[in-house]
Amino acid sequence: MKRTSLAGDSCPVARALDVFGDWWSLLIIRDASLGRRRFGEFQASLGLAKNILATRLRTLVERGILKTVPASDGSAYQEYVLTPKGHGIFPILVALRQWTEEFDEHPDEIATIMVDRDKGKPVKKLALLSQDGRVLGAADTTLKLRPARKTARRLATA
Amino acid sequence: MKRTSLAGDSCPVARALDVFGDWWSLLIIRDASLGRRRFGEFQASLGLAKNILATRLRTLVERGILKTVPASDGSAYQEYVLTPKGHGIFPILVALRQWTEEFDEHPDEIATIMVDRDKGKPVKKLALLSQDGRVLGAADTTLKLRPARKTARRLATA
DNA sequence: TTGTGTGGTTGCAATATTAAACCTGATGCT
DNA sequence: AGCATCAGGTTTAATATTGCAACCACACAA
Repeated sequence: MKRTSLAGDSCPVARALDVFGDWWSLLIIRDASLGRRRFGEFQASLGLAKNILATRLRTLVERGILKTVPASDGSAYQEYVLTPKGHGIFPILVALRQWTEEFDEHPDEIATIMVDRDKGKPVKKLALLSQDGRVLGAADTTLKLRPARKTARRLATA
Repeated sequence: MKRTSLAGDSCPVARALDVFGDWWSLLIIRDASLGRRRFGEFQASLGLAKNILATRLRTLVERGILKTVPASDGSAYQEYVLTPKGHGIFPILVALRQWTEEFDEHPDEIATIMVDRDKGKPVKKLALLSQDGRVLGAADTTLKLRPARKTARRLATA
């Protein structure tokens, strides 16, 4: 009766959710992408129980989203920072943010807007483009079976 | 000791997760965006317990992501379809998919690729652009406090 | 060396998830 | 119409996860 795992699922959406799709992980990742690094920072910012935070940090490290590094202030403690795999989650955070900005019933309760660092102007909405540059909506896309990977010819003829 | 709610949070990421951030909701939304509409279709596709599916469908309807409509085949049953607010989740699904495509350890287990319906070619990666058209990464962005909403002048002078 | 802050672990109560049995109304068959 | 079956749930009971608080160990500061 364990929580059902999505790890073996063939759907890439499910596979992503299996890695960080629980109630707290994405918020930890959000905090990490805002520069928070220490256990106590996460705990104070998120207000979650310490045991939960401990297990979440552990599994995020196991799964290659975060890694531990020696503390930047020279103390003997450790800090948690995003790996490249973790930084890759950024577009997902942006998409979540933009959905709330567009559809939330109380947009006045949103505290922040995302701006580009250079000009300080709000960023544009994430755009899905076709290879020839058209903007695509959900209805303009389909799923195709992934073409089979090339098998090693070398073995076939050996 | 309830599961802590994120509904009142000022972070738009947290607010989105409060609406569909649990273990099953996004998968239900994914299925809905693939055209599944019936209780039985969702249950067969996701393999989750029927009581869980029932509660998830109920809260997704409450929250304006799905709505119930009379069955398309003329039977007396009802079907669940995405509202505009639900369709707006599409970019999040794309972002999750693309993260798996880029970072998953076993990309050969991914069954499908997203293509544009017209040409059948794979879509491009979601791009975050500044207002002057530069492609932005996480490091090129910051958060700014949302400017206060204009208050009604009418009342101030009345 | 005594105290305090950081980063956890442990134990317990409350809640959520799960599977399976059960129920109800709609549909189909004859 | 009468009966079986199916779709769409609800209920029940076992198990797992969450949340809180108490505890603990080590680092660091005085």
